[in-house]
Amino acid sequence: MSIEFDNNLPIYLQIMNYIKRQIVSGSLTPGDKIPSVRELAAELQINPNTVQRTFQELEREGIVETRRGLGRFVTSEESKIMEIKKEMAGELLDKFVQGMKELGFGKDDIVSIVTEAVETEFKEQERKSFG
Amino acid sequence: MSIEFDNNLPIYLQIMNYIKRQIVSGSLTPGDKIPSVRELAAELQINPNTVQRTFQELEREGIVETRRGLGRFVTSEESKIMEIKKEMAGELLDKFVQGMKELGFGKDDIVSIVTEAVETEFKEQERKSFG
Amino acid sequence: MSIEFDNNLPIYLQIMNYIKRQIVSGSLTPGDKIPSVRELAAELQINPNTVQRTFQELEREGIVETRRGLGRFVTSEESKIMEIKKEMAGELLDKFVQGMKELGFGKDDIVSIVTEAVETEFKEQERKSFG
Amino acid sequence: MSIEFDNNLPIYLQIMNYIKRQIVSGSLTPGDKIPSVRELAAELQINPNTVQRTFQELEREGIVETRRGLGRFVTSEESKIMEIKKEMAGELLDKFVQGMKELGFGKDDIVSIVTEAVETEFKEQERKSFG
DNA sequence: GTGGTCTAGACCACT
DNA sequence: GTGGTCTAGACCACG
Repeated sequence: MSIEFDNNLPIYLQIMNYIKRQIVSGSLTPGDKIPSVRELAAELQINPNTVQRTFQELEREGIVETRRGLGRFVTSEESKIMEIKKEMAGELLDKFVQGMKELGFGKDDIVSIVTEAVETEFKEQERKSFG
Repeated sequence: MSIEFDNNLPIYLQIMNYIKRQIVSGSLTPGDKIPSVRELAAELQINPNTVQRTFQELEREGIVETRRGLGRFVTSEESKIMEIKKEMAGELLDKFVQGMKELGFGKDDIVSIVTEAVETEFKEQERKSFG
Repeated sequence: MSIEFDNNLPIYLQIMNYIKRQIVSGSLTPGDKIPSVRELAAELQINPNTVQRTFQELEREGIVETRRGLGRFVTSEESKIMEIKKEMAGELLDKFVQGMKELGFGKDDIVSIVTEAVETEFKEQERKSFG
Repeated sequence: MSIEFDNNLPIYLQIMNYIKRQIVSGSLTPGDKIPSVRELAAELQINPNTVQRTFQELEREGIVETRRGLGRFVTSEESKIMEIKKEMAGELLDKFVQGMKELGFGKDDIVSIVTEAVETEFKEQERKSFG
């Protein structure tokens, strides 16, 4: 696990997003233990308090659970995970479509732009996997 | 002109985006005069310093020009505007496609999701224009 | 015996309260044997150390007694039990009345609120016992 | 403003409750400015981070609002405040009635106990105000 | 001036 | 070992 931090966004949010993506995309599955505060802090070379905050927020969103003395675990409610996934996708979608509309792009423009973009995006991906 | 401010983003950035969108979408055309710092500050009920900063940034990006004693104007270079438009669209697109990929969505998922979204988004729009 | 654990309160305290309530309400009577550490730990699926701590505290409060080789038993001093009951009730009462006062409720408000609450609370109870 | 801290509860929670009580009971009214982080920290002789946390939580509950660069203010939504008041009262009530029931007290016991308690509690209050 | 974030390091309760 | 809280002090962006 390693993250390239972007200076414009708080670290704790970047880690949150990273973990949420891992859960939502299936890299972490329900019931999995996540690293302890101290472990992750050491690994990412950041302060334990920052990791602590990350985890607290994730817990507040109901995506991880604490078992006292044992550590933290990905929630076992699959439905919660699907909910988060939909929420995250919906946010991305909204921001994109709204934004493009405000820039003056029409219905068909948007679809064709995206179609082209995913084509090249996922082609690169394939090339990478053969590398 | 009125903006609902989102507390998570600096106000000056929100105004910048608002003005850039107006220019890019054609509501403000090259050579148009934009409001003075005092005017805009009064209208939006915010600190003149904040408006000042907005304009400084817009100037730095080459989108508005100051003519001493006359006020500030939208740049008359059409090419600059097209450049901004592409840049803004590219950012939106990247963030969206990257994000969806990270959530585990595939090429076809993304295209179909967008297709559906624009369909409903622009349908609502039409209904509104008839209101 | 099963307890839904609340993550905000130490488990050992929750078990303590559970047992104290059983004693005070008469489900466990003076002289009754209580489960062994191992038994209770297995039943509640928790760490034996935690149960051990529970019992130590109960002993410290004089509510249970250890008879070497025989196990642990509810104290046979009835007066002790009455004392505990009064103490627990007093705590509940104080916290409630103080709290309501601090929220700005008056004397009569509090009485009528409680009257209504017990009415519905015990009505539900009756319905349940007929189920 | 001064609070006697109880060592068993986190400081930030105690301050939260204190402020919530002030709002709910009308000592702080909608739109009022609350002290800045640094001010309150100095006044209560605690670390600014602890105050910061308090305010963040209050904000999350929607009971205070931040206006960037200006400070924090009690929410102007009266309904939100009523909601909080009901929630806090409901919690107190539930904990009390449930607790008393579990101790084996009946409907009428509870009502008469409360009646007596408020009588003495508010009599003391009166005596104090004449002091 | 305001709040937001982060580091460094400490102590505590719980399992 | 685990997480939860707190202090001390710093830097930054914002208005």
